[in-house]
Amino acid sequence: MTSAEIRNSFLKFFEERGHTIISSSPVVPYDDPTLLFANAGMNQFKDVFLGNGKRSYKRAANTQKCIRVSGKHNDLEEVGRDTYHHTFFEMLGNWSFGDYYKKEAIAWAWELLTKVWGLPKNRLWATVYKDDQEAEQLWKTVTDIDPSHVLRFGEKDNFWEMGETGPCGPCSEIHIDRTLDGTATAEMVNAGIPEVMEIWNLVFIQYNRDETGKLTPLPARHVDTGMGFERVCAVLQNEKSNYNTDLFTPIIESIEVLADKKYSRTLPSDPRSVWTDIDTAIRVIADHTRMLSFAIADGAVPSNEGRGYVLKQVLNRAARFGRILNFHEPFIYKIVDAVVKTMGDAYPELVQKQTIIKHIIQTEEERFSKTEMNNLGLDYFYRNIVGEPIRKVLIQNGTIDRNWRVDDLKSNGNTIIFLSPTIYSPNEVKLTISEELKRLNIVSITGEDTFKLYTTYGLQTETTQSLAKDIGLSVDIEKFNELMEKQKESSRGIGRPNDDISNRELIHFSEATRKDEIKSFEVDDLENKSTFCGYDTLEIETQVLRTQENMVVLAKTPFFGESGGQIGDRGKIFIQNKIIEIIDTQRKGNINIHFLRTLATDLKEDTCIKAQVDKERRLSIQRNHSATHLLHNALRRILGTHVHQAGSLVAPDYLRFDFAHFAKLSDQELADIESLVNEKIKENIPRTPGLNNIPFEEANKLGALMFFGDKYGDFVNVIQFGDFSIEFCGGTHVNNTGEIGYFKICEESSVASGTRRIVAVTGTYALDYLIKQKQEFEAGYNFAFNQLEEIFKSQIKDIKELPPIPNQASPELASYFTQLHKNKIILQKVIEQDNEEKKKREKEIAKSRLKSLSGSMDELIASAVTIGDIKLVAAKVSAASIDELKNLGDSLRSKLGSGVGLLACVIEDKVQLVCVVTDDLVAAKIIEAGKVVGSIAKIVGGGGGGRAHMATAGGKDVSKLDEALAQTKSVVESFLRK
RNA sequence: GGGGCUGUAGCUCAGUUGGGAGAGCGCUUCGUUCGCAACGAAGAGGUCGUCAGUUCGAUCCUGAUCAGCUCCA
Repeated sequence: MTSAEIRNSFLKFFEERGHTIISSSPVVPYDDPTLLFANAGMNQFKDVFLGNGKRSYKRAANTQKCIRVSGKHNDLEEVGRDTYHHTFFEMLGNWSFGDYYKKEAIAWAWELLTKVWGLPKNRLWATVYKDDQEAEQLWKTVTDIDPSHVLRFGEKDNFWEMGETGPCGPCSEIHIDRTLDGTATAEMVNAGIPEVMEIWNLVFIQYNRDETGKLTPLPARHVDTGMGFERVCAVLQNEKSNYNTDLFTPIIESIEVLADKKYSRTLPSDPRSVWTDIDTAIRVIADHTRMLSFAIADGAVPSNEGRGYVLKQVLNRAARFGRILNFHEPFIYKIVDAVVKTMGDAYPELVQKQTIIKHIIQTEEERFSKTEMNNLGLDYFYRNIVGEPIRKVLIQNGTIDRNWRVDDLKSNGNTIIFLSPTIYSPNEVKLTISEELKRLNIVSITGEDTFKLYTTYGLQTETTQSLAKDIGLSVDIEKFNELMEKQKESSRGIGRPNDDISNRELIHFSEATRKDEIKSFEVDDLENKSTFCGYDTLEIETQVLRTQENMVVLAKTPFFGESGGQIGDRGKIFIQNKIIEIIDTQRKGNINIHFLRTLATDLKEDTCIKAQVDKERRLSIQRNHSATHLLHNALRRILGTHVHQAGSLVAPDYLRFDFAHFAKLSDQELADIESLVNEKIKENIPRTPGLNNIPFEEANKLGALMFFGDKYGDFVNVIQFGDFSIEFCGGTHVNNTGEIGYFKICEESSVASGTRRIVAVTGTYALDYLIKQKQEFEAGYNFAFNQLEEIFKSQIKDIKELPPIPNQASPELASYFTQLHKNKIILQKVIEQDNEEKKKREKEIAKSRLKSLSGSMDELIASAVTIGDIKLVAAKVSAASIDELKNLGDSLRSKLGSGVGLLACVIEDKVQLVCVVTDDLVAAKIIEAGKVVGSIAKIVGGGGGGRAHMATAGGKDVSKLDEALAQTKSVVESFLRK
């Protein structure tokens, strides 16, 4: 049987028994932040088991894409070293939601395995939970399994729990004996022996565990089963290794061709041969390419955080193993074709995303090569850990000076070479590392250093160990593990990502507190009593249902409660002759809670009131919300369908859209996106009516975009604009794209790596933005114009006048923005040229000034006083900058012959001083410039210092400058005496 | 979400009690030299990632921010 036949026969078997065949949920779960990747078939039914959700069917079966890279049973480092661990795998499963139970589950499992698939009965073993007599009995009665093959196990093996609390229950596993002659014994089951392995786990969910650990029976009992597809394929195709099934062979063949190496089908049990390394590498690459292809197809992108980071780790690992096969250029992306060919029929998203998958992988491989070449870790190892102690000794005994550095040691093994900076005169010192370290009494690499190498520079611990071994050092791995534990500890359990609070509009400020406040507002019993009517109407007469502090719930409300990124409505409540302001609306479940500016003292239960939404504000929000949908689709068309929403905020004054994308958007891309959105606005596309509250399946048929996987209920709202945009969305929208007026992107930035953010405005806010930009341009223009040289002024004369801005937002604004943008660039270029010109001139002036001032140095030297044999010059000069003063000091120093010079000037109402001492006096350690200048600076209320031959200082008190200069002689004398 | 590291000339990087912004390669000009990574001299090239603060003075200290690398969750 081929793998495709096995997959289909499983689904067909359960379909014939009343199961609905559902598709695999995305391997990247958008709606569950606690879950990195889908790791079991039941993930998408979690809400059903928890009692929060319902499905229209009671029996289901599917094959689920799963990714596991960490956890107690799975370690990334294991994958590829054995025959059955995978980062990506498929899980076959069948479910009962409060329908059939143990009897059917066991009977059908047995029937499928033995009758349909024809597995030998004597090689199958069943395990049950020790207290689950029901299951044990069923095995012995409804199947013809050898009764001695039914075994009891404890909690560890046969009791399944979702988490610390929640639904749980006993499970029953089916194991297969794959020993040569079928002689496995009971002791070999669940003993970690590869020949006797679990192939199917049937979980019977019947309890709920509360915080105290107590089990209470659930009202509805469920069945949840899972069967590792790759394993079953290996069993049915009679292969010892999952990698020898037709799921992997085409991929492995592709690697063989690219690498020009043969896969020898070694097994870990084989004696270690020369092929083992190559085979391991091939398995790793085959497995990882599958994982990357599926993860990227579902929208994940390699990055430094979360899911993206896992992708990066997996890709890096595959690339590292690629080096064993002599791949030194990106190669993984070439294997994607084989993965798509093998799996594309069952998972069409692979075919759809093939190009982008390859592109993303290739980009990331290139990045990997780049960092690998830089290899910070290796550098740090040789330069700092090994080289530095040796270098210090060499400097101390004068063998080399400070400028010498450790040569690139990456291929030099046990030799360390110190080089002077010049390549052309290769002065080098060559030493044997192990000997030098012995001399220095260094015997091991500390745990701290190993930790630093790993956590900061990403150098694998095995690499550190092997490098250390080469030069005769050990590694303190215990200390390292201890430090790693500490890091894990401190990273755990600290805060989940919280919503970031915008401060663009005052109202957002206390949003976080309001989200907190509604927690205390009891609304569970109001379900169905309070309804939202704000899609069609913005004003209504109704009654108060309940109040608490400044919160109110109404029987009917036109106010939209914040959800799906769209912020809550504001407006007014009219009660007799009073008007009460509503400053925000939040949602709790399906109930909209209104926040009043004041306490709700005037509002009693059942009071009749009139509720009125701030219409202008709501319309602005709607424009932005519809524009967000257009933007989303424009992004997908221009950048690719890997783009998906990663966060969204729809406010009246702007919209913010975060989405998954792997690179900074170019100016061209931004321009294309903007103009595509505006094109759609111009087309005046009406919103398709009648798509509120339609059955989920119907919406799905329309091909609506889903953001959050399967969070939706049975009835949903769909927002459709022609054939351009169809999305599930509960928000409020314009009736026609033309209402948006104009769409303008203001910012593009990154939120996390792999996630980009666009901030944009629409309608009158776009107009305001244009006006603001124009004003900024004019201000910049005027400011620059005054400073410009005449020749440049004439160059920008004709860009000052802009056409008058229209008073309504329409797609015609595009030309204004374009013109403004062009003019900005011209202005900037001219300013740059002008600056260049001025800089040149200033340099010339400075040069000539310095020349003339240097000339006057001769006069100063002539007027020098002497203290013993030492000449002293102390004078006020007119320097334009501190730099110039320093230069003057330099020239004085060189002309002075032998002596001390102190120059002072006043710059920006502050005293600046420079003191120079000629080399002979420095060498003889007679006097230090730093000390002199420090003492003088104190007189003028400042401080200073520097080197022995030149030092600078400053002071605030200009009036004391003359006094300070007069005292220079005595200051110098006082230092000489010491 | 929590850590660590990096950002200095076109490139690779150095730069500690806070006080002259540097090296090698590359580039320009002149000279020497026929071959190997030629040599010698002169020169151009820097908002020291950005912004604030401390200071008489910040590449250096403090805080924020942007970009990149890396580990953990």
